[in-house]
Amino acid sequence: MDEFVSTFTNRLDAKGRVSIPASYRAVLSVDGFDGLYCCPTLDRQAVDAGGNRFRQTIGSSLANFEPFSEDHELLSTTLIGESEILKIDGDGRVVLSDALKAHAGITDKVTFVGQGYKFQIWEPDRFVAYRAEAKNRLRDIRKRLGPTHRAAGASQRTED
Amino acid sequence: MDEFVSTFTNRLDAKGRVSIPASYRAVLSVDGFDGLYCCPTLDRQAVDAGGNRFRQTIGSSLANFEPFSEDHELLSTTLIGESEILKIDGDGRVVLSDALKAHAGITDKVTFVGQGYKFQIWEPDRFVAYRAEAKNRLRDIRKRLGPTHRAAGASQRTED
DNA sequence: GAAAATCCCATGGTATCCCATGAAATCCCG
DNA sequence: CGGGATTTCATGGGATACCATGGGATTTTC
Repeated sequence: MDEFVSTFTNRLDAKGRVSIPASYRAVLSVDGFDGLYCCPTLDRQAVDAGGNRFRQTIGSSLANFEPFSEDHELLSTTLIGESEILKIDGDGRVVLSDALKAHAGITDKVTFVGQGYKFQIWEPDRFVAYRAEAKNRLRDIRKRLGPTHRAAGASQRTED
Repeated sequence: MDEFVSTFTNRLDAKGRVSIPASYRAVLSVDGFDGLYCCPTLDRQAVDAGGNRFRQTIGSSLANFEPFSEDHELLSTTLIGESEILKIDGDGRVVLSDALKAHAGITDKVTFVGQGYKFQIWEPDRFVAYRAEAKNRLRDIRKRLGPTHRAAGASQRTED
């Protein structure tokens, strides 16, 4: 197993802990990152998370900018400054920081959404709404493209 | 852990001491620099700080300029001349010099912002303002760069 | 010799570790 | 093929360690 697949919903306990889905833990362990790298998404109320592989994609997008350039500063303040490395306890749980919970509107339950090299963390209700919206939008795209373009719309994200 | 990640806000005590966030201390210790290298930022009311790696980055970005050129002189005067090396006490605290505090407008609280190879020190209120600005600018950058930076941390296909 | 800087210890709140439990999925052997 | 035994996994709770902060004591500096 080397990709985050499928979605799961787990509960936060009184101390704010959530179990990371077991299959995700397997992915993280082969990835070999100690902890969970979490980054609030820029324009959704969700959190992107993953291990080394995910972290590298962030790092490489920063690498295109000259250190001390204004763009670099802006990017690193948001991408790195807002990120957090959560510790994973012996039972595979993490506690989300207040900042992350606030950003995603999380209170007592979270939904994990597998996205290959990373996964997202959502407040469950917001996620079902988002998924519905995404489906509609996908239909629109389909219509626009029409039946001529066989494999177009979802140009599967090639990885590095 | 080898990068400064996430943000923390700590208080200055009566003697002007602040705790460096524990995770930053871990980074500094593997970096192997005894103390904290601090440099006022050029165009913001903040302070850049870090260890060896940070210092090297300053050096190499200076190397881009012709030695003895006016630009080089100006840069080295500020980048190096205004820098300070703060001592870290046994409990992981530093005291900011008056000059640094004045430059950043710091009185009784500071926010540490992780930026990978370095971190910044801000007056908390100023920082939240700057962060908001940074996010907006980042949205612009994303659009400008477009789909080239596929995996730039967050949601692909941003079209709100 | 006084002010300032440094060291050392105390403390309270929080996060982390470790073990327990129950439910569900898996396995295994008849 | 089936049904009981075992493992996996999410969740809960108590004990412990860590960390930010405060303050006294000792050393340094001019």
